[in-house]
Amino acid sequence: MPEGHTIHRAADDQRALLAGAVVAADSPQGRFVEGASLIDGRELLDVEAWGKHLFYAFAGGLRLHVHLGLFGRFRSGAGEAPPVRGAVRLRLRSAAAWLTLSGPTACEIVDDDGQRRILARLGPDPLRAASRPAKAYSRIARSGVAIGALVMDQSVIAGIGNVYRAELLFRARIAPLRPGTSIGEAEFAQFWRDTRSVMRDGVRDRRMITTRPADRPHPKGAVRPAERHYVYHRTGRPCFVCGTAILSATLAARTVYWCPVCQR
DNA sequence: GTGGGATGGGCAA
DNA sequence: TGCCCCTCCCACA
Repeated sequence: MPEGHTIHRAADDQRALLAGAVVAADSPQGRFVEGASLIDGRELLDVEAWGKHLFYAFAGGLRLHVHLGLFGRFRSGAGEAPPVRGAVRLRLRSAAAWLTLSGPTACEIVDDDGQRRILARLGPDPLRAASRPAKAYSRIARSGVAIGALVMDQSVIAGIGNVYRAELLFRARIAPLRPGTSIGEAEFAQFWRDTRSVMRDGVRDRRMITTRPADRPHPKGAVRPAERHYVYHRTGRPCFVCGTAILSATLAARTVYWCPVCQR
């Protein structure tokens, strides 16, 4: 589920697994043979996440940029790498661990300038401690575009995808079609705080649970799959808070979900 | 077994 | 706005 939390989690996991090790790199699928040969046999120094983008720093100043897109997927583990499963674009193997990447939108070697160009297109990332929400708010406050489109625009806020968009706007009680200009500064500050908190939970738990226990029909015990989200994929079902049927529509080329009573 | 949809985003038009 | 990339998984037959 590659929204920002998945990517940050992957960076943390992969750093723990492979940083500091010399890695063998290859491309079993054959579509990244040249790139893999450039990093093959080098030490992996660090793995870092910015929004939905990953950067791998290798000894010698080489950098690998990965974006999973909708289909991309990592598999990893300790010990010897298992037989290749499916179309593996890139495989990294150290003496102690392995990592495979399949189906990414981007898997490329970039230089410092290339990395800068990518980062320049990204808004603040709620999962990075040094991010500056004021940059996001200044874009929102002077835009007539719907807030439901703005929060998913990676150049406004980096890391929010379609599930978090729907859920975070519900939690903030903000209707997705409101224009950016209608969002007050305090309202945005609260949205940003909640976003950080919810996404950090996502990194910690390795999944998105966006409902508050008190709002769930079954507040005790394990969270039932159908009660993980307030509105996402719940068109026509009753809102957990007010019972009104959840609505959906297309916004910024993706389906957005909301409660017409709770969200104003 | 098959088809459609999915958490994304770049690009042409 | 719509197409394409290109992978996995589920619902449905």
